[in-house]
Amino acid sequence: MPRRANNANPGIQRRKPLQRRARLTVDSIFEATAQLLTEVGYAHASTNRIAARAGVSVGTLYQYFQDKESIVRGLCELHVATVRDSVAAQIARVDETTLEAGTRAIIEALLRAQSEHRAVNRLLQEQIPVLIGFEHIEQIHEMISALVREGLRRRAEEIRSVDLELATFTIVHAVFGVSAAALRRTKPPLDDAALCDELTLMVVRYLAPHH
Amino acid sequence: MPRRANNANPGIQRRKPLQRRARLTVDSIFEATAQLLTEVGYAHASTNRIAARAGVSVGTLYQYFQDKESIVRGLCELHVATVRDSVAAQIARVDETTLEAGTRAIIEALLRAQSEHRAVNRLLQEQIPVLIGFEHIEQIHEMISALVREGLRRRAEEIRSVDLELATFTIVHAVFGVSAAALRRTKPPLDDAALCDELTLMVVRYLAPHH
DNA sequence: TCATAATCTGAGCACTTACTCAGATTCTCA
DNA sequence: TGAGAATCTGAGTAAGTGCTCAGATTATGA
Repeated sequence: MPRRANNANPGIQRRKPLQRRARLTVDSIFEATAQLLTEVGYAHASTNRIAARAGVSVGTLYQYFQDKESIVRGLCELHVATVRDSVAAQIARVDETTLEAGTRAIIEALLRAQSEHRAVNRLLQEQIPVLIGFEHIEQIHEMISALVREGLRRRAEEIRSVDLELATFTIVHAVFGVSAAALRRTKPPLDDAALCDELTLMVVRYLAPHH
Repeated sequence: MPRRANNANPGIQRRKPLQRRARLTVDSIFEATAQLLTEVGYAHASTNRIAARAGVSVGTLYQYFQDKESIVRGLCELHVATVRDSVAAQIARVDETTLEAGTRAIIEALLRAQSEHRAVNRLLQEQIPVLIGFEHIEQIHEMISALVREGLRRRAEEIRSVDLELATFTIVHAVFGVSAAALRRTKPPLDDAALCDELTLMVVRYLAPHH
């Protein structure tokens, strides 16, 4: 993994794509990167190969990206943002009349966002941790946690008394854990609707007051 | 990432450590690998560096391992086995008098095994997916799933009627999701005992019969 | 004791990779 | 239309990597 002047001179700012031609180039680089990452993994996805697959020359690639890692980082950021926005948009359209409806809405939005971009999501679930750490994914966790925390606070009287932080953590990561596992499952696939029902039930019951 | 004769001749079987000296060598290689993976990541953990850190020569390293990847694979297998056995042993000692007791026992075992080897577990949670796929971790999932599935079947009359496969999946990955998230959490750490209580409550309520 | 097996050494090779740069091509807009 | 800006090209290079091999060192057991 040879580095050179680039490392010695890290401040150098790369070109921003202005014309449509350039934006297409950047898109195709991302596309090629995603493909190669799934096909051969990070180590074997060399910049030359990425450029070739994208149908551009290496030089072009390095006009838009500092180095190999920043290509992948860019891809991750792009996709995390997509999922984040998609979930946020879907949730915004729901009026949460009951606890169950609100819970279901969030879970549904999450599952849908996951399976809409199944391939890339799967890829990133594998690659993100090593390449750029968990921070980016945790953006999404954090966004949903805020939502859940607020919901719990607002409905404090409908539910059992809980440690807000602990309950939020448990709920969010239980749901994410199941949804992520569903994503990487290879065996007979699970029905998203059924999964949504189970998760909703689980959360609602978890929060139900003692009887 | 240059390969040579090794690739052309993949059948070559490496030496097995027989004397104590050799076993120590292998141990120190694993130890060095774990250290470097956390410090600099897979890409920058070169075999030369691993050997140097382990205090042995590269040649020695290649007497026990086919190639770089198999070092990491070895490390993973070793650790997955450790956790698996640790969980299995703890569970074996528990007699599950009630559903709740059984549930708590499994969750407790899992959380304990996680935090006993916090550093390595964290490391592997990051590195395993890319390096060797999820299969190894899923060994553990599968083991616990079998346990849970059997438990559900045996106690079918105490709980609501469920799709066995779906319920098992939901329970196992909800719990694993939370426990994995706890492992990588950097902010104020969560109390394992409290987490165990929450998860147990969640699972038990999820399974409770309708009322 | 000493032959044989196990283990270790590390300079060095073959190969790949990330990245650059000088110049060609295409676009923009006055 | 044409000058300057944006974009693209791709052979070339330094550096690092995985891995080998011929031989030195240490352990074993008869």
